[in-house]
Amino acid sequence: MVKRATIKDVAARAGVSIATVSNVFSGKKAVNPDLAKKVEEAAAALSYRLDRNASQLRSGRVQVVGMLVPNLDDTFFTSLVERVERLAHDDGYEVLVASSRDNPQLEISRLNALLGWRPSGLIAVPCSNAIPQPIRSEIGRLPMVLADRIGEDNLPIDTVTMDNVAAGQAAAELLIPSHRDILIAASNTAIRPIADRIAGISSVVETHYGVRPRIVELTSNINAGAEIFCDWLSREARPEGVICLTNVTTLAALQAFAALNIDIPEDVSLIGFDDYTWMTARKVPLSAVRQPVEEMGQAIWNCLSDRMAGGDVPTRHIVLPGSLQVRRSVRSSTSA
Amino acid sequence: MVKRATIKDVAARAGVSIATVSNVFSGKKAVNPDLAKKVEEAAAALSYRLDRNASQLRSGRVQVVGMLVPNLDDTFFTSLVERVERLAHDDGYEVLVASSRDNPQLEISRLNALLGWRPSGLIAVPCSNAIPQPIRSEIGRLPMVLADRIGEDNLPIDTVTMDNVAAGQAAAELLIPSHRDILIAASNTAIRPIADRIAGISSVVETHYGVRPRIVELTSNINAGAEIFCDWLSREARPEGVICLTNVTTLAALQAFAALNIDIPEDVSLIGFDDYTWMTARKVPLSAVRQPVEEMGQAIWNCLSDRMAGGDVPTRHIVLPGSLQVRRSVRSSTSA
DNA sequence: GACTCTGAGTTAAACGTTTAACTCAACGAA
DNA sequence: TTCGTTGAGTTAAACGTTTAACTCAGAGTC
Repeated sequence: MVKRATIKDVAARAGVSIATVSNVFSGKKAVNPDLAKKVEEAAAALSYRLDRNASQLRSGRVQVVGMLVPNLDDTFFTSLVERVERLAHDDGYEVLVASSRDNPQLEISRLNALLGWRPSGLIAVPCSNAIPQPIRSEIGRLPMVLADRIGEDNLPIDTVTMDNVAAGQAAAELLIPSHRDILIAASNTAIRPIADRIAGISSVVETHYGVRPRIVELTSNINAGAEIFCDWLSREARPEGVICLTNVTTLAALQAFAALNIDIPEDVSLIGFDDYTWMTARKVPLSAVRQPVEEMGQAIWNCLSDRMAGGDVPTRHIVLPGSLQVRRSVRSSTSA
Repeated sequence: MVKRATIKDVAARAGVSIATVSNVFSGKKAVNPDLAKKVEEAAAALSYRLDRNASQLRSGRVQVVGMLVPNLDDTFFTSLVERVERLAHDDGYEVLVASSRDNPQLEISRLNALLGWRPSGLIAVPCSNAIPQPIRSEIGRLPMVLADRIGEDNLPIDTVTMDNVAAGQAAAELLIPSHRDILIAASNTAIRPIADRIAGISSVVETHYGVRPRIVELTSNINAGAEIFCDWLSREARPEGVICLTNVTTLAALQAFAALNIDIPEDVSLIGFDDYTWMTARKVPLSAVRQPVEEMGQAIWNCLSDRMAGGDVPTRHIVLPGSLQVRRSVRSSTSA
């Protein structure tokens, strides 16, 4: 392991002061082109690379934002990371990603680790409805944006979410005309977006039929969910339509239907949440509520960079509409 | 924006020297419990947080590794990131993730950015067969592990890959008994893993039937691929079996088959690469070659931490076997 | 020719930690 | 009593940058 060249080594080799070397790289002050060339040659010869730690420590300017997500296995979150990373990078920022693995305790420690980098901004998708302590204590000190899983309303932090209630209503309204008995397949009914989707569906179903829809909880594990659902289907009356509130529940439901040889949409109609490419690569493409990931990423970055730019921006709570992708997994009203 | 508390502020408030504060947090030297408590209280009161930049700059110890992947939209890479992040974190390391977006030029700039953090190790999945310059120049200076897309053999860097040739052979052998005309649906035949899979399939097909299998290139975009494939199917004789070499090509092929009303496995058999959960959530679950992501992540981390631990470990080239998941998308020999 | 002004370079002081070297009191052993 | 020895604390010097303050030659002005 060879010792790394520092700015001093470069300065010595180029026969200039370290300040000049710094100026060559930062462009803060003009330097004579001949000298600059010498410096660059010296740097190349020593394969010098600026030390971010030293640079950030001294300058105080940190072109870094932290991003916390509940996990990196869910395409929704990774897409969000991808979008934000792209936008951030275009603006000259690095993104530090951390996953809380849906564990509130780990979430706190990951947040503390992120904050130790002294980032200039923080983006977080909390893993529960609660706002974790490290975020609480940074309110007003650090530019922050929360997304997706926001438990409280009227937080003094910018938020970006989908309108889950409306999305649930839209899904329900697609089924209503030709389906009476509607089932909701949920993952964890405790977390806010899921609860909101349920509320949206329920309100529509209730006004039309005067009863609340049935709900089955399929956990966050596909195989476990499929088993639970098979079991449920063997005990309960088969619904006419199912709305699956997450990617995982959709897959669990599909597995169960395949196992029990139940056809979509002939035997039962299905609507999923989140629109994945695999949903359209089937003989019967799946209807789904598409989350506006692209727009959410954009909104998150807009909020954050506005806030990082300083100025007294009032707190914003951005709510984006989902869009219902109507495909063939829902029986049309003619056959009702 | 309030100014952040430093170790000095904590020391002043607790009435001790900054060295003592440092010792309380690092545990390098014992301190009197009473004093320690005072320090902790002071730190809490000031909501002090250690500055990583300063700490790393001074100590030279950097519990950070960089990880470069071709993109964050492909579940294979994000799974790899997820596994590595988990293992790294358990060993007390932070992972810095960067995406090259399959762009060799961006790859270089992202690598330079990563290296500017002076990480203690680097993990990279190159976006092309070429080893990017920044990696080349770190050989022997920085612990590194390359994974998946390795163009050259016998590199003086640790590598972790799947045995793509064997995987291709296994897939071909599953089809051979009952399928004569086999088609390969590839994304980009230039990159090594794909080329190897093709080689594996071709060798088996050739020894059995004396001809090389046909190949169609479907790009890395699902919708474009589906269109190309529809077009291809309208011109060429329909194959008896298709082996799709990536997730994207599998989805493209499925879309095309759905559009043309071609049934699996009645009209054509299909084998995919990478085993995703959606593949089993269908009436006809898909056969696929499963990449050992979990084991690859583990192998990557093992290699890297061995190398970071120092010592003259000889260069290792770890090749892990894929596993063929046989499901119903392949017509059995009885119907041949 | 004396003057300011500018531009390009240097010097040296930070930034917030860690840590080697030091101090000093308390304790035993001889 | 004397003399290490130990343990717990302090002091101050780094780490590799950035940057305010400075120097100094050369150009422009009157």
